[in-house]
Amino acid sequence: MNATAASLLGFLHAGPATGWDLVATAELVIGDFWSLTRSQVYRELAAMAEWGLVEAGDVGPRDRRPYRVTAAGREAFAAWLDQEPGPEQIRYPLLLTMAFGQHLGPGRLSAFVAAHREVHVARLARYEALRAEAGEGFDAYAGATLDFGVRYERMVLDWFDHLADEVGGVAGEPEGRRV
Amino acid sequence: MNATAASLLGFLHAGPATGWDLVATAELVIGDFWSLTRSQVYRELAAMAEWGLVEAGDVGPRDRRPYRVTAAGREAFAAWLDQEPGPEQIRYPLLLTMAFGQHLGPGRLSAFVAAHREVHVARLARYEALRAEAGEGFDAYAGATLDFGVRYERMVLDWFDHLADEVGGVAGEPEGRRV
DNA sequence: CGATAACATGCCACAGTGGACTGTCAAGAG
DNA sequence: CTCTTGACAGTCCACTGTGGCATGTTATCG
Repeated sequence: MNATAASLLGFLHAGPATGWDLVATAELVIGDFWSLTRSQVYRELAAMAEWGLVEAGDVGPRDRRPYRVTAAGREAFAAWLDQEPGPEQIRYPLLLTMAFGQHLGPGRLSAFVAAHREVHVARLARYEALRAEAGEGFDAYAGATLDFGVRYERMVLDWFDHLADEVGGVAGEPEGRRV
Repeated sequence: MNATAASLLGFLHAGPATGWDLVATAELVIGDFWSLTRSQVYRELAAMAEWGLVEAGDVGPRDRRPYRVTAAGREAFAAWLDQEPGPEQIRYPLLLTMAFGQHLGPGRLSAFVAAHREVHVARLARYEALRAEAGEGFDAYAGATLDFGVRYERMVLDWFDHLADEVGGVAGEPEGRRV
């Protein structure tokens, strides 16, 4: 059983949901460190239905097809969750581009870095708004994963700020310029 | 053209190489932020040969089949490199497990965190050894990507150290205990 | 009433992963 | 000097993951 399928099972513990609902929930709850696509969600749902881990209900309006966990599904989820989680995977195209920087025209890297910087500034702001809004209002688990996000974004921004000129750093930026 | 194929093209600029060589090079140079597998390397090489971006030489001992870039390949690489790199992707199973922490038995999270901590400590040590060993000895581009690695590992370790007890933090750890 | 946007699923080609399998050569143990 | 072992080199396959296209449905608003 793969992690994506297991996550869907996990979300279904909170009650029946359709593929569409699950995509939305996953996007919201684990989307910042686990990606999934509509295609795969429907594929996994169908597979898990065959395996007896979930059961499809009757189709509602707009072809809504609700799924609910079975007892076997709960068991499978618990077994999956209890396993040691594997190592993280990072794929950062910007670092690829940078690694081949010697083949790149002047100024290109700076432009790329600047564009990425904007993205990360926005993400950090979103995370911090979330944290402020929620306060102590949500569980420690969600708080911990959010904290990871905040630290990650700050780290990336910090890295940008300390980049040498030749590799796309913005010359002459002193300290404390975080937007 | 996908990033993995483009990277192979990039490495081939330094001279002909076999699929095996390319895997080793990639592992070394971009392996810390871009993953690839033998299977895919051979697949891309074959595809690029059909597209005329690389040319296969005669097979040597042990079926070694060297490839070299063509003019079209250099052009394609330059065009790829000049494009804006996409956003990074992070998939961190430990965060998934943590997000579902409420369904997990007591102590499990701490064990998982401890195991991951060891991995990151080791990686940080490796990076810093690399940096010390190389000194100013390698180009700014490799230095910048390595710096990203160092900052990332430090960030993760820091996050571990500030984790609350309920989410797998080690109780009573004060400040500055980094191995 | 009609346009538009959000809802909901299915399908497909391609990209990426990991393990199993086959065979080749070099080097050291016995 | 042979024989075992391990590094080298490539192939194949099933599964996982991505992104776009296609198709149809319902709500909303001017």
